[in-house]
Amino acid sequence: MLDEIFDNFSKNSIFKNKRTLQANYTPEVIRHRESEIKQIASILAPSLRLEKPSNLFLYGVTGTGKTLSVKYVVSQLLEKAKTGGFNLRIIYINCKLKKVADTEYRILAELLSALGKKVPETGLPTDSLYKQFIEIVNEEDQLLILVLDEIDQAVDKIGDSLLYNLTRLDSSLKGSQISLVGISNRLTFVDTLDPRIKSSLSEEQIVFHPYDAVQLKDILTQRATEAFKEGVIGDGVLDKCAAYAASEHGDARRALDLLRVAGEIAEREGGNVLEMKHIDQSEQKIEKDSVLDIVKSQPKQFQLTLLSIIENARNYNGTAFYTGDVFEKYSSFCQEARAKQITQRRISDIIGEFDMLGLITTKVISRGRGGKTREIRLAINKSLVEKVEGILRDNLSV
DNA sequence: CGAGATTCATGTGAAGTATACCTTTAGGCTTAA
DNA sequence: AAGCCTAAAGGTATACTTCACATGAATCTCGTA
Repeated sequence: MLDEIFDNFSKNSIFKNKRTLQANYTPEVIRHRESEIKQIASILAPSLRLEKPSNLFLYGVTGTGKTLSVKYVVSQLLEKAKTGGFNLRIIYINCKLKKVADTEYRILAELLSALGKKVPETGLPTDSLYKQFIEIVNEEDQLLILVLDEIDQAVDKIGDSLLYNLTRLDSSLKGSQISLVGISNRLTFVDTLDPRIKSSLSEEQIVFHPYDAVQLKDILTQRATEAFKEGVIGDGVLDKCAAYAASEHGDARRALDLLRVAGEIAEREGGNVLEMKHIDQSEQKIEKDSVLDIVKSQPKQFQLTLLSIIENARNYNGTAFYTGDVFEKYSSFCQEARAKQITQRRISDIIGEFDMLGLITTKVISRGRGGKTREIRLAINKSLVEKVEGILRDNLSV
């Protein structure tokens, strides 16, 4: 019985090579980023003579090819370094991943494990991680390029001590040198930094502008011809994808995701043509999945808080509500679920974190004599909210 | 009527606590010379 | 005497609590026109 399914599946696939649509895929030719790539390359090029390249900072909203461009240049560099016998090392870290790299300690731990050194996830003093890091780097003379993706998020959360320490690391290194490549979504990011860090970090800057619809279409076409078999893409599908993404400030990653998921949906339906309707379905599915992933990965107290927010959002039906309301609801949920109750102080912080995650929007307002508080609104659409609520209730048995 | 004081409900910062985990160290036991 | 194991001691990060002060506009108070 299953044989049939499997056979059908492999035979009728509309994909030729799905990998080319995945986020971490680096195509051989990167379109519409030639000048940026050249700039990055020329800035990092001194590393091939084992000279320290300037620290570099890249800006641009999500999906404008920052990460891709850097990775591309880096892989080329490594190749050159290998044939030339240089001792060049490049480490890429995404600072955004919750539970992996959202504190100074954890980012350092990540850094060390990239260098092949396992460190415990708690218990060690942070300086000792710096010490270990310096030790490893000093083992042999080398040039280290550190790519920190999404550092704006990290700095928002943990302050700039990490960057400060990293920029000052040079002095304790003997034969080796470190260059930093920071990647940020927010253009205003460096302005929030301590001036000392700012000057040393942003020796060079490159801004990535969003793709326009035509460029997006071009990119999609390029990838799609690699990814799909011939003739499976219906009329106007790529245009629609591009248009969608262009309206989302030119986010190419989103466009590619859209196309890939649409392909998967079409395939599962057993059809052999990718049609417009699949794009619509895909759009919903992507949003749903990403929100659900975030929600599921939250710790218990966060989930309880979120559930209280949802409950309040229903009661207030669109109008905003306040921290006090959420805490009250939260308290009753805690009793119901027999969970340990957390203080309002902490709930306030948690609400702030949900705001950062984009699940809700908040605004600190003063209600005059009614005091000062956060005005909270859910930022998820209705059908999704029900789904989320279901999961949460299930999970927490409330 | 209007300037200044008061007030409310919570934001926000700093310091403290509990827990889980890590390294170091000292003591005790075993082994081998 | 050397080697190995174990448990206690001393230390840290993290998530949370406690304490204390900061906010800022609506509202109140009271002197003045």
